[in-house]
Amino acid sequence: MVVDQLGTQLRDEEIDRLFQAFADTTRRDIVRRVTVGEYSVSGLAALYTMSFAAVQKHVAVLERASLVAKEKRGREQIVRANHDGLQKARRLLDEYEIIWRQRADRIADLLAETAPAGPGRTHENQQDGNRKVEG
Amino acid sequence: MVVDQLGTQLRDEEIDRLFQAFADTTRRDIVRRVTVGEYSVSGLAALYTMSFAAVQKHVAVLERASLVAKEKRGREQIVRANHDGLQKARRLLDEYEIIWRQRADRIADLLAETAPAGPGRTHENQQDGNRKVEG
DNA sequence: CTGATCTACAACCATTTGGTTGTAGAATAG
DNA sequence: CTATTCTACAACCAAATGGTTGTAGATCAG
Repeated sequence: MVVDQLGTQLRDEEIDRLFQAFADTTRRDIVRRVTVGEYSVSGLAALYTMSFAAVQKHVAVLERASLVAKEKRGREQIVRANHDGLQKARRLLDEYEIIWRQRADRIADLLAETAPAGPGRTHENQQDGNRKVEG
Repeated sequence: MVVDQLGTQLRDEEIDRLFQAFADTTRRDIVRRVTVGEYSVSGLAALYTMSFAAVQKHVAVLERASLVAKEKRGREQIVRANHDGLQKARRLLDEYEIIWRQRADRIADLLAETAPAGPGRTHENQQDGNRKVEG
């Protein structure tokens, strides 16, 4: 997205990882579990029909997305929720919501104008001349 | 996922698709674009370095996730934002936020108690005997 | 010490994803 | 009518995902 100069790059990948992590029912369930209670990796694995290694991988995905952190305790690894990731995702969706509302306001403004001879269509085509693209 | 009985099934897949759709920078950019302005598929494709077909696929992913809808106009296909999907995603993350806050409250309550001889650790292990999983 | 448990990680496999090119149909422009 | 534009879709490919089994190192129980 627009990678205008710098800085967005890493953040984009970070956001990709965040939403990717949420895009799996098992992982969402794990996040919910470890938010409420305390679970070791094997404690989590016992909850699902899949193998221990599979759950281990899911936890790893959540960890890379900063949604979860592991803490060693004896021979166990305790998985705990990391609220930062969740907040980031929420804030991002909130931004989209804000953009949406701004757009609604703009349209309301247009409709509220004294009908300046123009056609009814919103008429905001592309041809925006934005610098760059990249995703 | 555990698919306890019924009902959650479709919703889970729907949510999977939602977050999956957001887990790509180009797609997030498309959502932002079509929220603000009006774009045909080729109008969008012109913004990115990838091929037309690639952008077409991204739009299709967003469409399956109910984040976007296409409307035929002459030989063009106008892509417009569908706010419902965005709202669903937001509401879901809000639920997680609520769970998190409830947990924080619970812990605050525990700390506020008159120190009932228990150890300092929160001590909420699994062994919860929770009925099923999905909620 | 011995055995059981918890974890990490490698290797493998099937499917999905994100991209490409190419072909073909519909609508518009001249 | 012909040429161009916009779209749809198939076929293909490399890489990532989500799962498996197997092996091996740490830690705890007896």
